Amino acid sequence: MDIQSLHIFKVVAEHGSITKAAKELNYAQSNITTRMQQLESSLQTVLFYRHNKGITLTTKGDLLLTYTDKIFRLFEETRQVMRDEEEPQGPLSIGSMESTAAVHLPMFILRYHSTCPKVDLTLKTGPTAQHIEEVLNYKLDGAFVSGPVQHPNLVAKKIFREKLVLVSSLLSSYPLELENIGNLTLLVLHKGCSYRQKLESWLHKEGIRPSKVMEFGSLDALMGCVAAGLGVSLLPLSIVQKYSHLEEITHYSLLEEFTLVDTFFIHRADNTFSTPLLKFIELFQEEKSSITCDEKRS
DNA sequence: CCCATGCGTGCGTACGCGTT
DNA sequence: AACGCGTACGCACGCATGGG
Repeated sequence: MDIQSLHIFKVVAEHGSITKAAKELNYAQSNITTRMQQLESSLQTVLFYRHNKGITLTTKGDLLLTYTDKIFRLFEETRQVMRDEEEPQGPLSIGSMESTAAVHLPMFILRYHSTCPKVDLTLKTGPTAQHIEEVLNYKLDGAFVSGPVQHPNLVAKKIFREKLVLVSSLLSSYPLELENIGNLTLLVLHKGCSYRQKLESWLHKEGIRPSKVMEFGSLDALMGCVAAGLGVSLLPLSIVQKYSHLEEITHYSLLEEFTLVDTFFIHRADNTFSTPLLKFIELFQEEKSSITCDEKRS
């Protein structure tokens, strides 16, 4: 097993084909076949199911692919650290909840980009559970998630606490009262969204079964439908304020137990920071302290 | 169309030997 | 001891071909 064989393995696994991998890498197909046989032999395991439409990874192959991702990421990080750069550069993948990305991150990302123009930053929005998994699997460098987060392989820093409010429209056919909620359509983001979970636990506690639930992939679409009077949702107050131009929107406070939500920034605890991630954390901490000062002032 | 196998070719490395 | 040269070997690679 050597780094070149692992690279070839990664390409074969990604293409699901030895022939396609050979074309991609500019090698003869037979060469790739031999290299993969040697890799299997050196690891004393079978990495592929061979069939007439290509190859499929075995469980061990799948496992090796996970390790390969880790090895190459570590390899890249090592190269960057060894280069001893003053200016961070290279890829940085950050995950974020939809709402955090929409409200809290745009200005910070602008600042990060102007400070570290050579970093290739990717911001991926999605639910907390998915982001935790992706940070652990080295697919993301860090993520903004809804807390609390407790995992031995993760470091989680509390970033801010938000208040959730029930959002409705003045155009809604039912006045927003507890006894009416069951008649209203619940507008929610995808499964795994922490605000949705809070809303569902609150409804469960109140013994309310919503008549209909509609899922949305984006905040814009969800807020548009809330404004049109389609239904109600539970969202951070900051989001509602961001959409204050939608004049029909109105919001209501719930019991504190269901309305306070903490956002954490998580990264792996294995101390293999890339320079771009270190700078990201450093800048965000500066940003956070300035936000805190502003909040204290106001 | 895919992967596996056999075979020939070229390159890099290790080693031995002679020369300086 | 250091250096240069020739040779043998291992390895990576591609071509041709066969089987599924």
